Amino acid sequence: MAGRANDARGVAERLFAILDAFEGPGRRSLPLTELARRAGLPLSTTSRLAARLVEWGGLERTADGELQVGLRLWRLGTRHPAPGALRQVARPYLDDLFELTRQNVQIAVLDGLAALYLDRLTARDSVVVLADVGRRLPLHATGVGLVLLAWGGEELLARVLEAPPRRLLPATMTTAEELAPRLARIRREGIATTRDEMTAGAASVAAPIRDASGAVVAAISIIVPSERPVDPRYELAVRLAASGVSRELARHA
Amino acid sequence: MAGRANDARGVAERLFAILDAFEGPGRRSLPLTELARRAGLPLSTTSRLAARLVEWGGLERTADGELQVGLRLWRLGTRHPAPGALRQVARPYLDDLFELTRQNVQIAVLDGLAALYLDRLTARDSVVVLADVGRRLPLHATGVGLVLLAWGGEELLARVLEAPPRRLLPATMTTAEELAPRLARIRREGIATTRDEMTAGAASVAAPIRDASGAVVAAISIIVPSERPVDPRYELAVRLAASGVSRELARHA
DNA sequence: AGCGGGATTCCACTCAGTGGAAGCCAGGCG
DNA sequence: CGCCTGGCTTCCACTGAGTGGAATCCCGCT
Repeated sequence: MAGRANDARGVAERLFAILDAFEGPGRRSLPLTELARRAGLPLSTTSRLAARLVEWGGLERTADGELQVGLRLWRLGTRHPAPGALRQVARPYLDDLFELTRQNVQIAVLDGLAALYLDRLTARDSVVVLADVGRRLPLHATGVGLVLLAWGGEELLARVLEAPPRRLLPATMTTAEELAPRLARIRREGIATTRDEMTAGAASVAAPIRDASGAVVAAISIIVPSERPVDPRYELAVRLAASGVSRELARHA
Repeated sequence: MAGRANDARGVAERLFAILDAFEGPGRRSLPLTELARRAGLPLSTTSRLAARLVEWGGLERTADGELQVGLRLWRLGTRHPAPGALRQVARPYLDDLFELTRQNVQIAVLDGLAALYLDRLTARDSVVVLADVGRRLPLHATGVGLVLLAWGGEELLARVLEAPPRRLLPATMTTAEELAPRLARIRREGIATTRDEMTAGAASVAAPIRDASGAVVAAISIIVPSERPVDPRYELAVRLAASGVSRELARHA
């Protein structure tokens, strides 16, 4: 190619920057100018590359001319083995947990240095939380994140610590001194609880999901208001749901 | 770029060809050589571009070194508004339909000239069908496809006919003379039924899902063995489920 | 009819990308 | 234990695909 590339080197990286712009919070569709701004690319370049993406199907034009993620990307996403399989197996257990407690329940996997939410049942009259399907939240401040971190190995913890972890709320743990014993306890007890660490007013109870080999591959959690003490039965319920999914996974394999 | 490009013109198109290779049937992970073959690209080019995709997260390396779709693409896919929203709204109705009939139930939307399956509940002891989440099947040979085609407008039918539609089984309809009156009847009756048109031994009953404005945005169907006559109550059940989802969509909007 | 903001297209310049070949690595076999 | 064989990565000199500022187009709104 040519040109006076200032930051994004090649066409590939520019395409990735354009796609990444749609991962940002809020807006699912963007006008070209906003897209170029978010991707950090000149308008003409963005226009040309976006047109190619639209032709391929990776992006779509909405009725009002804005751009959004295309069905082709959704289709490609379904080809990843983990989310589909885990969702399918876990769904009945999440349903039961939801019916029983009428609180937010969710399942997440490790994605780099974050917890990626694969599925979620939203309680209308419970706390409003940040977790959402397809979203990532930090490992050190969420129930599912702490579970994944606890069984993620030394190296993962080291990488998280050098990120470094942000103190999102006063109760958020950010140091090795705080986290190491807590993770050891989570491994020992097989359950993690949080309170006002990611979202003010929210507490959570989370347990690990294991595959046939016993490796932790996901985590399941329930999020409840933190103003009252957490119903002691929730811990058992989450444990049971996680065990059920694990057993099902072992059977399928 | 440079070089002696034989078919795929630019970097963008080559990246798309690489990603498209993962949409093929069967294998979810591919070794590089197979990937290059499917994408129709030289090995060295495929190696370089795949490495960039891996670095970005669009592709991942499996434990045995093969390549598969990455979580980043799954995450991007969740940013498309339709599948997530429709799935969430439709899920309870699909569940009910499944509990009641113990047959395969599914929801699909129009994707180009095909029906794209968004969600699906699989009956273990019913017929084995081709429909699967993230997969596309022809409009003219499936229940959901015929529904989407019936309300897809003149132009869609014209484009389907000039594809042209393949006669997959003896009972598959492929001509305008056959399809036009059938689609008119589907519009009149609000329901489509098929028998041995896509998969031998499978019959289906499908109904349209409408949004707040009354436009058909999806279709719901049940697939049953075709050896026996279809239980007459299924038609009503599918209609009711579709109406339920439509009403829910109207409320949300 | 004229304005303003956003999207597309133009065009001469140039470097990112090319692909055959060489190099590398691991595993199987005699 | 050394030698293939097959799959993947890296090298390198060449070149046309891609660049981006500016001009143009296309709306909707006065």
